[in-house]
Formats: sequence, structure tokens, C-alpha cells
Amino acid sequence: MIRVVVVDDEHLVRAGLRLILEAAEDITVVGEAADGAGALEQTHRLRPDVVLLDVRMPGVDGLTVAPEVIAAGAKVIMLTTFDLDEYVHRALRAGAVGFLLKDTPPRELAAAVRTVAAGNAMLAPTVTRRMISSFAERGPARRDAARQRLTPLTPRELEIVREVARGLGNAEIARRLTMSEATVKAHVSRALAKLQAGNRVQLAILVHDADLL
Amino acid sequence: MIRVVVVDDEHLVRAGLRLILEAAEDITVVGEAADGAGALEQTHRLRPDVVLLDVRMPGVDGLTVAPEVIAAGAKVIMLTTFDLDEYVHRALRAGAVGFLLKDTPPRELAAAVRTVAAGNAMLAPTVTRRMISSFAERGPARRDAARQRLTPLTPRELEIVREVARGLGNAEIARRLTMSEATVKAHVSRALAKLQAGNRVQLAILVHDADLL
DNA sequence: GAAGACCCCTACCCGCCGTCCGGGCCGGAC
DNA sequence: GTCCGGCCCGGACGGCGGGTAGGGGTCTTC
Repeated sequence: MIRVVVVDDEHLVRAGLRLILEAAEDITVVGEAADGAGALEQTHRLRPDVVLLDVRMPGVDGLTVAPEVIAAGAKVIMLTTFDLDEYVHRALRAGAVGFLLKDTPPRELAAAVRTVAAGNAMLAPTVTRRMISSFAERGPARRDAARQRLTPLTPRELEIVREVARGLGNAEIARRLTMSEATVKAHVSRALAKLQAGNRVQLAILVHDADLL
Repeated sequence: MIRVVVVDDEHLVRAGLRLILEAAEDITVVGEAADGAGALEQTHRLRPDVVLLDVRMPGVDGLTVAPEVIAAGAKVIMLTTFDLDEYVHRALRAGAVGFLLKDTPPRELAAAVRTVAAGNAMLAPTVTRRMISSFAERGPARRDAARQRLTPLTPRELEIVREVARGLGNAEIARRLTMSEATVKAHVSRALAKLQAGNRVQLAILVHDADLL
């Protein structure tokens, strides 16, 4: 049995959610709250599996308490009427594993609770859509290309180029890796030649695009 | 009525999918294919709304034809047995708006078809989960922070720092912006002081994190 | 209208970066 | 063994990068 706490400032919405979720055999609503503070208290006392959390609420809002609720051991599904990008960003960064609009059909709402309880994630279709877009354009395309370009480097060279990409000077790198500054320069020089780069800045850019640090 | 084409090399799978989808009142399966070439032909001939495309197939596989199928005007949902990261990356980059595992319950499969037909996206819960993780850590958090740090720069300074971030040398920047190399150095120096950076490499990193170019 | 603040430009000095050259070390080929 | 090639190290030079000081231009502010 999946134990759920419902949080929303309008009791009508709470009642509706309770009705929908209790209709499912494997879900039980063990508590309700009307604001962030109540949500946190209920979570600590009742130890639910999943907390449905409204984004906008008087007092402490949903996005603010989400991290603490999660820290208390519950999975969080954010609920909102409008799917603003900023809400989504903050929610996901806060650790929420679900983000649904309030017009979600009852059946999918229950499915989302089960999905989240099972350790997976569920987003509203419109959110998923935008996420895919940003993923496709800023996805691992450039990352893989950059990694490909870095392959001719020897392990030692790569190690040094990484330090370069952190913005360190040759002297600093030499101290950290316990070698002469001249040696660092030699490695950097070789890397520049292999990658056909003119600057150490270009090395740094490559490493960053490759997502190494 | 949503028109669907089903593509899989095993006719047993095709039959199963047809059975599941035809059970929905608002969905009809108008065609089947066993490989990528067939999928493309069917798509051009039948003009379906949605194409369910298996990833691994003999001959032309699903990931390869996906872009052409999409170009032909259909939405694509990728189907696979194993949710390997690489499949997901390639599929989404190819423009697929759905990615489901073959163990998806019939009800959700039909829901996915409707979701996609409506212009939205649907991913398997495990995929969504991993996507959120990578999004949360590498989200716009650092980007906004970096932009914030860059605000004290004057327009001219920012312009020059951008060129620095492209890996250009001071001389090259001077030529492109038609000014003395000494001027470039002064601007860079001011930027370094304002941002408390020690290197031009660190400037480049900031600009890259801010997603400017 | 004068002071001040801000931005843009320029000229010189020094330290760091990058190149060229060379040596020691370990692996495989024969 | 010997040769060979790749990798890691080091030293000495030229050039680029960065710091400092200062001049001219425009817009606010009193």
C-alpha cells in the first residue's frame, strides 16, 4: 500500500485528490496539509512514501519546502495549474521526481504516484516535450564530439590539460602534480599540437565541452 | 481517429501491438513494417499520425530511419527492450518524441500514442528519471550564476571577453574589433579584476558556463 | 558650467606561456 | 641482446599575456 500526503491550500483540491487516489486499491491518503509548514510536519510524523505538493501556497510554498520534504525520506510530486519553465526548473533542481498539471486525468495521477513510489519519475507531457527539445539541442552531441577529439592525448597529457581547463597556471599545475614547470609546458605544448589548438584557452574549452572536471 | 503504423521485425510483436492499440476506440493501426525501409515506405504512402518504431531491426534500424520518418510528417515513438542511454540519446536527438520499453502496460501505450499525437512527449519512467538527474545537476543553475557574475562588465568588456572565450589571442581580437592590442589587454585586465579571475582561461570558463558565444 | 563618474582608448614593463631541443625509461619486434 | 617507438621529464630562448599609469570623450548632478 502506497502512503500519500496531499498538500494544497484549497481544501476543495485536497478533497478531489483524496477522492481520486483513494479510488485506487493500492494507494491510501494518510494526511493532508494546507501549506509548506504543515507539509513538513506531516511528512515527519506520518512518513509517507509520496507527497503531492502544490507549487503556490500562502506562507511557505511548495518549491521551498520540497528539499526538506525529500530529505525527510519522501518522494515529491509537484502539482501546479500553470507549467511555467521556472517552476519546473526549480522543482527538479530541488529534487522532485514528478511534475504534473492539475488537469491531469485521474488515471494518470494514480499511475504517477505508483511510478514515483517505484523509484522512477513522471512529468506532464508538455514538460517532457520541452525537456526533450532542450536536451536534443544542448545534448551530448557536442560532448561526444569533444571527447572524440581528446582521445589522441596520453593519460598524463589529459590529466594536465584538465588542470589547464580549471584555469590553473603552469606553476600551480607543476606543484600539484609534483613535477617541473618545464615539464608541464612540454605536455601542454604536445596537447596543443595534437589537438591543433593555438591557445590553452582552446584546450580549456574542449575539456569543458567534453564535460570533464 | 489517430492513425498509427507499427514497425518491428518480429511479427508476433507487431500483432501484439496491433491488438493493444486497436482495443482503443480512437486509435487505428493502418500499416505494419518489418524494417526501416518498410517503415519509410509505409509512412510516405499512408501518412500516419504516429509511427511506433523498434530500435533494433535487421537492415536499416529504427534509429537510422527515424529522422526521415519524422521529416515525412509523422511523430515517432521509439520502442525497445533495453533502455540503454545511448539509444535514448540518439533517439531524442533524431527527433523522436516518445521512448518506451516493450514492457509498457497496454493502457499506457495507448496513452502515449494519444499524448504524442497531441503534440506532446512521453518517455518511459526510468528514462525520465535519468533525464531529470542529468538536468538537475547540469541545469540552468550554473548558467544563471555565471550570467550573474558577468553583470559588472561593461558592454565593451563583455564583447572582448567573449572573444577571449573563443580562444582568440589579444592581437587577433584587436584586429577583429579594430583597436590597439594594448586596448584589448586593458579591457581584459579590467575584466579579470572585476570578476576576480587570475587567468583569461577562467574568463573563458565563465563565459562558457553562461552559454554565451 | 564645473565637477565627477563612467567608459573607451593608448603606451611601456615584467612575468608567464609556448616552442625547440634533448635525455631517461619502458614496452614490443626481430 | 639490440633496435625502435611512445611516453614522461627537463632547460633555455622569444613572444604573448597581464599590470600600471595616464589622456580624451560623454552623460549625469549640483
